[in-house]
Amino acid sequence: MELPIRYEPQAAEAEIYARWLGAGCFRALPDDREKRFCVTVPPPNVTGALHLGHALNHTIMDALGRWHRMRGYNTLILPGTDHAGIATQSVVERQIAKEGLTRQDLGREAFVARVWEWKNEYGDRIVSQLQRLGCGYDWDRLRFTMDEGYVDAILTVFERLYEKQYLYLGSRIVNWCPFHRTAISDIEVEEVEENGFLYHLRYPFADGSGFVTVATTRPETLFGDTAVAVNPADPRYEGLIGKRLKLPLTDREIPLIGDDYAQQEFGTGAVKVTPAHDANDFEAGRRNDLPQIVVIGPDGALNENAGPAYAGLDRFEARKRVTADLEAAGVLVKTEPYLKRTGRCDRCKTPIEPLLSRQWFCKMGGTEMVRRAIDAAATNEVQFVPSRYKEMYLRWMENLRDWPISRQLWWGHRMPLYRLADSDADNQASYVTARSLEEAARKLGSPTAANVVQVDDVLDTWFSSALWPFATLGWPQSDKDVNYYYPTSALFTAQEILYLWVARMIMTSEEFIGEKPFNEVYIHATILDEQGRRMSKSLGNGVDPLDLIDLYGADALRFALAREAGQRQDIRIKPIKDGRHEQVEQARNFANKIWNASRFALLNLEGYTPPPLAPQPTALVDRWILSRLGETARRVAEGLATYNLDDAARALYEFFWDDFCDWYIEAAKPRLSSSPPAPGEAAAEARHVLWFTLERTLRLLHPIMPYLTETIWQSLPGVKEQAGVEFLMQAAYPEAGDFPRDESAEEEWALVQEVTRAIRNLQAGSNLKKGGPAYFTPTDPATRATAQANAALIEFLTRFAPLTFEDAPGDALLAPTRYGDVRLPKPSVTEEEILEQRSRVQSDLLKIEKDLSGLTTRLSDPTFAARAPEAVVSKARQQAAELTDKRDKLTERLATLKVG
RNA sequence: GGGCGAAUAGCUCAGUGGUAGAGCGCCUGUCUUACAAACAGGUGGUCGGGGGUUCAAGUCCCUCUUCGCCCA
Repeated sequence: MELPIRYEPQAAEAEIYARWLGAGCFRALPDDREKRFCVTVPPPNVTGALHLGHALNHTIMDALGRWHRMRGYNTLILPGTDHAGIATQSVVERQIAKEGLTRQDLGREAFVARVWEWKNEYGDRIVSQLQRLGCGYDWDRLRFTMDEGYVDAILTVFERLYEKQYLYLGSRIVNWCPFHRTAISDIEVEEVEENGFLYHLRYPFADGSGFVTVATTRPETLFGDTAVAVNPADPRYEGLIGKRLKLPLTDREIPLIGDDYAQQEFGTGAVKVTPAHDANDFEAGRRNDLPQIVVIGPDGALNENAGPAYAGLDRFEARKRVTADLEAAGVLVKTEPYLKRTGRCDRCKTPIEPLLSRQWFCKMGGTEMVRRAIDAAATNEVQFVPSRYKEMYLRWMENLRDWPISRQLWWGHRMPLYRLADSDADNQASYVTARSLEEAARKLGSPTAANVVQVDDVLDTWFSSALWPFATLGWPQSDKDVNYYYPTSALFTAQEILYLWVARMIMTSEEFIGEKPFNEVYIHATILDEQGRRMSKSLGNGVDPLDLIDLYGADALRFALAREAGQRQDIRIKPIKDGRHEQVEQARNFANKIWNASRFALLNLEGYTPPPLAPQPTALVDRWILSRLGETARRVAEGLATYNLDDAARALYEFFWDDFCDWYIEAAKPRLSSSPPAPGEAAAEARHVLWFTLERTLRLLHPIMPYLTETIWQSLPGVKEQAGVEFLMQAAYPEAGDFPRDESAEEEWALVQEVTRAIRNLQAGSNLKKGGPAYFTPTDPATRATAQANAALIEFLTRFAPLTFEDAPGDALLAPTRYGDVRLPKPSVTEEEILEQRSRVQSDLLKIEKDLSGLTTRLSDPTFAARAPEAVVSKARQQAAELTDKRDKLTERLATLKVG
């Protein structure tokens, strides 16, 4: 069999994936199994490309999916994509802009057709990227939030919420993004602190009796001012409330009002009130019955209410112009630097314009669905992992504001609301829900549909995502899959969408299915860059997971991520430097180690037919490795069951590299060797244990490193016959109980390891040539028996022979161990070498003295013996005795190391 | 401002109250017939600072500092 000396993932991955897919390994349908594992995969945007956050998310999901599948669970991992209203619309708008077109040029219908074209061509890019990562999802069920069935779910939900009067029309200040020209919700706004200015402006009294100075960060909004507010308790303005002020640059007059909202400590204590462009001012305006004047339009430019001199100017341009004009008019008293908070659109970073507009809202606070969504978490019916997120969730849920669900976009689910063209658009009574113009006409009592119009707005994308767990399972057309798979097992997601998405899924599921959507929510870590910053396009600090896959293979990336994926809040990933990536390279080295150990096994198992039963070995090292295998299976199961993939990955790494490669394979070599040929029985047992351990370890590793393990497994003899399946991914997952712990094997093997290490240490520290005799004086007969039984093995592992169980003659290097003294004879040669040995022994002694003095102090403290548990005390005593013994022997040895 | 997380070897990180570990890096050897992407050995740490609880604290409590994330 010819296998390359290095693992070449590129060659194997695509082929293996195609075979899994072709064999239908990822399909899942309801059956009679009680054990089920179902995950609805967080839908990436159709505009999206795989980033490291996805890679982590999907590594975890796929690993747990594969694990459950191998354990016999009916496992459905249900993928899909999200239409992503703003993002997708923006992409296509940019595309047509290159043709010199705007969406208005095309018109709604033609524009939406263009978006569909784009989606059909590019929208599944991320799907193939997930497949490269190895994700074993049921792609036949791939869902898109604008699929026919999914749309039905949305319409159904909308109608029912409307009937319940949860949806209402409101004229409110919303977060308006002038770039996208749509309203967005609070949680889609990013608050940042920025350097700005505080402008102090003089508003003169209409009667010429002086002025009031207001401080503002946004002078360009003054055209929308309808009052100036001061605190009624502010002595500076006593008796002035109620007077009229002249609004600069205009011929309007506004009142000076008293309202607690004005803070005395802030600036001059007087604040201009612009109800149509500030949420707080809006509330103040309501309290005081102030008019609302919109002066900035949807495009972010000043409108006709700002007067002919300013209308049409962009708001930031207008700020400069207004400031200059105010200065010229002597209104501007001073300008001071000011750190201000600005809301920016999450997606395009454009400063949000708080804008008074008519929007549709979904009622939150006080509703039954919110109460049930709170209860679900409070009672741990839905479990958050790590549990700290439960508190975050509850705090947010208990302070919910109503959710603005309308968006002024074209791409998305157009709201199923209709009214008569000549009705009052501001009056909710004018509207009905319907699925067609005709149905709407009927409901509106109109004989014809010709005078019926549909609301232009589309629904917030999160409105559709909120239905994900049940809409993807076929609700409302069919209950079959919902009945079988619901509630789903777990949701895997990122912290940033805990509110945006997770909370809303729990609400809608409680409302429409009457049940929680999932048993557990696992919030995985956020991927940060080397310096602990979020990865973002604008910073350019992102690392492309596909580059990492190209460099090192999907398994390496998966392992690298899994080994970091515990209960942490963030994971730092370094950049690729000079075509290398430190963290993934380590994982690749591990993959390569697995590859080469397997090569060794395959070379020794050519033509081998494994016996059908698990091995019952007699050789110490065989018994030991199976005991370790059991311990590893236990650690892996524990890690996977508790979302501690890092523990599982670590357990596998340590077992495979340290136990299996460094000790087991090495120790098995003599029995596998053909020259001199090992006795038939010993060789057979070695082969069996080698085959068995490797085969079971591949199963254990498979969820995290699916490609590599499947590739190797496919060439390992006898595996399909024994497992009764075509693919490793279908084989049964090993349980810890399959390989019970063998205490005596672990103890005895520890002796072999320690003696071996002692000999190696002496050799390495002394430049002694290998091959000479070694001496070991065991402390007791049992130790002697074990050591003698394994003498040949120790000789092989150390390349020192013979190993004799007596004192070394003459001058010898000494390594005291807890099992007895190890000696290597070394004729003292040069003065230099003796000095070297002396300094080595001295430094050993130094460390021993330090440890010993610590132990002695503890042991001499009477309260220690009195209060510490007996096991701890006796362990300390034993350690002290061992160290004393070691110290004495080394001191003695030191005395013999004399120069001259 | 509120909440949360992190601070351990040069770097990335483990570490159930019993006296600190891994990988990489660095140093010394080794082509030991699976693997130099490796093997054998070694160097390297007042566990962010200060208090406290305890026979015993990297680990539990308080406090401060720095960094970050989420929310307002």
